[in-house]
Amino acid sequence: MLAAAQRLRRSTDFAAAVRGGRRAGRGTVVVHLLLDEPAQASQARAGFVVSKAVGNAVVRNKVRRRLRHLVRPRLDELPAGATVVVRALPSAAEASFETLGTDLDAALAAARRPRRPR
RNA sequence: CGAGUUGGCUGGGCGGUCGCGUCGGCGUUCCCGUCCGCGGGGGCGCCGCCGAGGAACGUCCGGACUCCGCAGAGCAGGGUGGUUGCUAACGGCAACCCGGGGCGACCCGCGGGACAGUGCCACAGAGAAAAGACCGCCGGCUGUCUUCGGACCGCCGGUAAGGGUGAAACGGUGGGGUAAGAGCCCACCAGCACCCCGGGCGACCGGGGUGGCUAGGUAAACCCCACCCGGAGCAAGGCCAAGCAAGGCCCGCGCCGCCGAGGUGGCGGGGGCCGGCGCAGGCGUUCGAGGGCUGCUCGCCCGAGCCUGCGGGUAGGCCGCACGAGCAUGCCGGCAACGGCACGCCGAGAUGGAUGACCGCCCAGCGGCGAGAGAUCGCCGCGGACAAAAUCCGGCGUACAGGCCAACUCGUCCG
Repeated sequence: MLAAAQRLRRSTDFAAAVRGGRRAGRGTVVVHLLLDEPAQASQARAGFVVSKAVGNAVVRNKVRRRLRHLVRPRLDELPAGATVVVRALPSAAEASFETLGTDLDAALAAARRPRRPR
């Protein structure tokens, strides 16, 4: 789980990450990663978006809690000041814990890899 | 033992490794204040307590609470509908009444009024409300045929006993009566209206009498009667900070959900309204602009500022916010719902939203294989229903894998 300081608490933070960050999708999740957050942010923070399309309240809670446990160790590997928004897709409701983990790793790696000029 | 009815309880357990939130304690650090004793606030670490449901759900009904409004009257609108109770209140609950179903335990009922008025009653049928002659029955007349008894065609009239249609055809049975028939008359029965007696707080029940012989259904059709109802909602509302930026509320339409109807909610888009600021224009201060009585009218009150257009805001923090129509036990009153008294307990409080994630074992359950006459045993695999607080209570409605308990009914067997 994540402590309060490691979570996104404002809708403006979500908007900044989703609009300004780099996006990468893998099967069950979509990751928005914003690296160049200006100063004063001590450590990396994460937020989650689980819409009603995923399922009812019980299913949404389960998906969000699984994603939090998966994101926690990976947050330390990100640079300070980074902002991550993980959005769950409807298929996340049926996915296993392992599938969610591999999809999250793949999406995070794709988002961190700078886009090469062709 | 089998079949069933009703009510209640429960809603997996244990362990390991990582974690989260509120509160309390200790330590540490930073900021502010200081009468230098310390006080207040924030961060981090450790320890401890507690941490989703019977439906937390849908948000349908009723309240508490908050703000707005509150001289009064009337109208409109909405809701409820057997009776008596219970309750803060209810459209809820209990008991009873009436009607219907079941051998029975018991279950079901949106259960005021159809002689206040209006409307509607599809299809079928001749005719659907104080109706109706299609066939039939009966009488008369003309004509044809005749075995002289009568038969048939047509027209006029009588007739609601019979046939046929329908969910429903204007009481039923028997007798008298008649050309044939008919409550036309009579007896009994059913039903209706009124009166009397008895029982019940009451809905109503039991008995008797009189009357006219008969009255259809539908009120979640309009309507009538009785009773109830100000409006908006915790994003209520209060305080603080920031401050012109993506605000809030209401009403239709479309889609979706619950759904018989009615009603209600969510999302998207459209329209309208509200409050603070700036600019421009206009109106007005006893010759009264404008506003309030949250839909309208009368009437009343306030009143020096107000109206229109354009530009155009704020969802950060704290409080509200958890001791309450509270829960458990016992006793008493009551058929019961429920009430009273005594004693004990404190049981979530998030805000991009905590209450968990992963793994192992066990207990229910299901399936397969093997052993056994069978009860059963062993192994393997699958695998925990429906669904999560958001101001708080009381209900209703809906979803739900299973498991357990009690009372009662019917049937069979034994004593």
